Amino acid sequence: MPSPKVAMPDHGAPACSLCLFHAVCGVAEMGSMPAPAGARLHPERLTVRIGDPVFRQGRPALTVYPLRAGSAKQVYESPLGWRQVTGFAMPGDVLGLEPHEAPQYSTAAVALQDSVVCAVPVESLRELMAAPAFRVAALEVMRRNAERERVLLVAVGSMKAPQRLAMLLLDLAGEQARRHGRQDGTLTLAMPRTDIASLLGLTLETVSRLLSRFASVGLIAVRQRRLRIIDPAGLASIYADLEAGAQRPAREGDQGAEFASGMRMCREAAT
Amino acid sequence: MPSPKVAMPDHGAPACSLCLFHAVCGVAEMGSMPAPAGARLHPERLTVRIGDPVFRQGRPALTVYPLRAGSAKQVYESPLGWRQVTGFAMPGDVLGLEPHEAPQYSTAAVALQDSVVCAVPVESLRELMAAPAFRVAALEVMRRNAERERVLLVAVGSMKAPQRLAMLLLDLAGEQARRHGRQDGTLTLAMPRTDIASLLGLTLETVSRLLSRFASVGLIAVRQRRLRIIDPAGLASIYADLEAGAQRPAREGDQGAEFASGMRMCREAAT
DNA sequence: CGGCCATTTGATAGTCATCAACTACCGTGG
DNA sequence: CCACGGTAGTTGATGACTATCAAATGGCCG
Repeated sequence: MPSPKVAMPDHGAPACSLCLFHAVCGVAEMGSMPAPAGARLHPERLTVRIGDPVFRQGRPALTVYPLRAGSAKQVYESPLGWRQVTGFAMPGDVLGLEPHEAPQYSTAAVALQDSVVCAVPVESLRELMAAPAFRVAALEVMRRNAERERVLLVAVGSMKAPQRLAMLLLDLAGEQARRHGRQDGTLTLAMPRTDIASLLGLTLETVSRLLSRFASVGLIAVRQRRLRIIDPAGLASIYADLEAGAQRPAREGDQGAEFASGMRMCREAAT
Repeated sequence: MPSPKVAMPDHGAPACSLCLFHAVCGVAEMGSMPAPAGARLHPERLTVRIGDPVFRQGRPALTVYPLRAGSAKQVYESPLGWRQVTGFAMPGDVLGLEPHEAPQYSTAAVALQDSVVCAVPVESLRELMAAPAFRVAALEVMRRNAERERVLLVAVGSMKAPQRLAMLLLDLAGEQARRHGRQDGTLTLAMPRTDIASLLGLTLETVSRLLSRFASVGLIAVRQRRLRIIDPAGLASIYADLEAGAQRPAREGDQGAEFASGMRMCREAAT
């Protein structure tokens, strides 16, 4: 143990209860109740320090890593050397879960703070996949991941900066709520502005400015990494605002005109 | 047959030889040689007319459709109604091949011209997947698709317009070459400018202007849908140009500085 | 031949990247 | 405990890039 001081993640969270492997894990929520009957999994736990990779892109994908505590980002590096954050992971998410039995990790996963992951060998995973119930759940997770990535593509490809950011905030808040039950809109941005910017295809300055702007119109309150959503509906209207946001590319489900204020509101506050 | 006049795709191409199912298909390349021993597939062939969907997003994914002739685009519509083209398919590609055994098509596939597809039921597919050789090939295709989408995300998220377009052109030319063997850089853009724009997260005007610009510097020759790449290296340098292109987001494999001319060249020609 | 759509081209403005200080925060070491 | 240095974040000024608006042109089908 060479590390003198490891700031542990503040989320003293019930990560395991949302874990894909929860039902079959013998380690989960130790103390709360005895290992459920039929538990077959006793994954090793690993501590990853801030900035360290859980795994690197291109390395043999031999293990999947449910995130137990902390948070991580997924980073993709294109053949030409472009890097981009493709997603953030929170406790309960599974890192390294590659679709199509990919032999290599398609992205890297980097800890955004000191974090704890479990290490599940792919062989174990494969065995588990034999069980229909688990299989369905696992596939559902992968499908959601794919969907997420596609939504991101559309966002980056055809929405304006404020919309993209609003989208992210709402998403993060949703995830946080799903995990902690807190409905007060409080959330901690574990990632630096740079990473948010990368994910959204913006610059950190733009992200910073937008956060300030959102705050100045009373949509949110921010102080560094601490953020509280004050007006979720307002954010949603910015996110959804069809008229104002488009970068033109086709879109036609012209429902959703019920909103429409947020964007303007926010744009005008830019004095 | 209600259709009076169906312009058949000009590509009188050897589509089948590149098809994923080629080895196990009894219909492939009929005439050239007798169906190979062990062929188990006799897929129905369907004709799809320009603008018609091969399948729609969200519908039960019961069939995969190898594209036999013609071309198609994949269109994703986000929950909020944003549409974006996520890829183009050429003969030999397989439409509707969903990863993770998705129960529904995650995108729509729309014919860009009158096209012919084969219809392979997923059950057949599942059976075939039992054979290791086929399985590997199929997974490889899916993996390539995923990779493609990720590259697109990075492109849209952090490259400038000229780079994105150069990328697309090189990609299309590569595909065309792989199929037809033509190395002369000639290619037919089956898709309208709008679709290119959507894919790349741009507007059709920008695409049009860029094509003109590329042409004016002698990189390509365009006339409507007919395009010829004159200077592949030049395009590649625009695509790869790290210094000029970045939208800043982190990137550090600073190799590739060998190029660097193309971007400037093209920028200056913009008088 | 006329109408319609795709594409090109031009003019203009908006958004957002870029450059440049400046400030706040955090861990370190005195 | 407090000064220090470095990183993360904010804010401002400026301009590049590209969306947007507006015609004009060209091609294709009926």
